[in-house]
Parts: sequence; C-alpha cells; structure tokens
Amino acid sequence: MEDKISLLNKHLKEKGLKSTRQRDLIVSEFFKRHQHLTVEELLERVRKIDQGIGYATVYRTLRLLTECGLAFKREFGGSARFEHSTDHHHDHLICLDCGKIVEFENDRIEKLQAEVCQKNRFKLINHKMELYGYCEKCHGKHHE
Amino acid sequence: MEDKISLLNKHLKEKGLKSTRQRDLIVSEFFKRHQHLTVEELLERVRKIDQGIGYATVYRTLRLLTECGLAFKREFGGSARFEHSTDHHHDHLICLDCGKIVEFENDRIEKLQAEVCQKNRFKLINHKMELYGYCEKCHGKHHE
DNA sequence: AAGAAATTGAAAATCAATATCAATTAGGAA
DNA sequence: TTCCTAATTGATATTGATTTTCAATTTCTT
Ligand SMILES: [Mn+2]
Ligand SMILES: [Mn+2]
Ligand SMILES: [Zn+2]
Ligand SMILES: [Zn+2]
Repeated sequence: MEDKISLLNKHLKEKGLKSTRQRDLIVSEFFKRHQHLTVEELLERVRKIDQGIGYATVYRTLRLLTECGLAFKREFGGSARFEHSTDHHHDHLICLDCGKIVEFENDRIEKLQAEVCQKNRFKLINHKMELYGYCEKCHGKHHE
Repeated sequence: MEDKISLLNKHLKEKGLKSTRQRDLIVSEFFKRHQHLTVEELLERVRKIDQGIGYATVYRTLRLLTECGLAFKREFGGSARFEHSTDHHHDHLICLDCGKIVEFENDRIEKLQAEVCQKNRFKLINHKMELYGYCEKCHGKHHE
C-alpha cells in the first residue's frame, strides 16, 4: 500500500496535481484491501470517516487511479467496480445470487484466445471473460 | 425467418399479446440478416419504411424478442446490441477501431471454463468472453 | 359493431456517469 | 509567512441509454 501511494504521489507531482485531504482519504480506504468496489460502496466507507466527502470526488479519484494504472475498472453489469491493479492479468467468476467474485488465472485459456485472434487475423489488445453462476453456498441454498 | 416469426406469433398468442403493424415491421427488419444491431440502427432501418415508428416501440420489441428467446442482447460497451439467437453458443472478436464483430466458437476454451468453475465449486450458468483488438484492415491502417 | 385489453408515440422519469461552476484549498514563489 | 494562481471540491445540472407513464389508438374476440 505504501508503494502504491508513493507511486500515486509521483504521478500527482508530475502532472501538477495536488494532494488533498479528500483524495488521500479515498485513496487510503481504497487500498485497504483487495476488493471489487462500486463508487457507492467506497463513498459509504469514506463517509464513515469524513461525512462531507462528495460523490463526484470519489468518481474523480477512481478515474485518477485508473488513469495512472493503480486501479482497474470492471464492468460486470450494473455500476462499474474498481479493484487494485495487479501484476498478472486475471479474470472473474461471479455469483449470480450473492455477488461473490472469485479471481482466476488460466494460461491455457489465454493461449487459446490468442490462437482465435491469430486465426481471425486480429491483433489482440485486451479481453473480457466473466463466468457467471452460483457459488457453492448459493447453489446449496437453491436445493433447500 | 418464417419459422422465427411463427414462433413469435405462437408466443404472442400464448401471452395474449397482439400483432401490430409496427411490431411486425420491426421484427421482419430485425430478422432480415444476422447482425449485431443497436436499437438506434434498427430504428433507422424501420423508419425508412415507416416514418412514424417510435423508438420506445423498438426497445419494447427487442425486449420481447429477447424474452421469448429469439434474440440475444449483447453488451459490448456503449449501447446494447441485439442479434438473432443461435443454436450454438458463440463468443465475439471486436475491432476497437471500426467496430467489426466476428463470431467464433471454441470448444476447448469452453471446456477449460467449465474446469475453472468446477475447481472453484461454482455452478456455471453462462459466460461472457469478448476479445478486443484490431481487425486486419484496421491494424494495417495503423502501420500506414 | 362493441368493448376490453394491448399497443403506440411523445414526453417524462430513471440510472450511472460526467460536466459545470462558484467557493475553497494547496503549495510554489516572493 | 504571506500571496497568488491553479487545482480541487461539493452541489447541482447535464448527458446518454433505457424504461416508464399516459392519453389516444388499435387489435381481436364476441
Ligand atoms: Mn479482480
Ligand atoms: Mn453474435
Ligand atoms: Zn453466491
Ligand atoms: Zn477494424
């Protein structure tokens, strides 16, 4: 977390941007743990500490983090979610019932995706793979 | 196309829904060829034939087709796109420059996805896989 | 032909996200 | 420190896509 914040500060300096009480709070809450948060959820958390944080400021801060490569924006449907950026690419399993998100990496799939692109003469830039289903707990529920 | 329309009529009867001039036109334009159309694009086409079609009616008709399994809704970013439903599941390659959409099926990837779900004890319901990049033509352009 | 229920188009409402703007704040220069 | 300017903030308005509302019209069954 410290290195992430110093990377951000470096970015701010370079771009002539400023460090503010609100920005610092939002960033430090965001980096507390690796999760996939909506703007709304992060806003809720920072407001527990500073009542007056504006809605737009959270949007702006997450955009800033995304732009400087410290956060990834995910569009799973509904509101966008943001997570800490990671060294390795990963994809997601999403529970249709409770919303649980599980991350996975699968090199074999990635290789096959590259093959598909080659076959179709596409230069692959990025991809989105989301597996939707029911997590163990929720699947159990459905069978009473 | 005929069978699709008779399937739709069957669905309408069952649900006590009606066949209208507008609905029929929108449906027949939609089924003319297999494409991935936005509401806007389909509206444009039907308005060449009937000026007065309202855009809410196109939304409503595409929702109807989706609900009765005759259309798939795709969310590639920006406005939603709709395509004819197909027997076999397929995924998409999307050109970031010209928007070209190429369909593909890859059983090996599907198998691996199922494996990932098993490993994580998820019951897989559906998935989304979109490969974004540059088609041959557009990749060429970028290297002048 | 009559009547009930569905449908239509226009306009308003919704939802997530972005832009606007006056007031405030940060941080480098003096 | 104090000044100054540019960046930032929060509230609010706006946007873009989609859905809803509603009065007028149409369909379809009797
Ligand atoms: Mn993740
Ligand atoms: Mn398709
Ligand atoms: Zn679950
Ligand atoms: Zn292209």
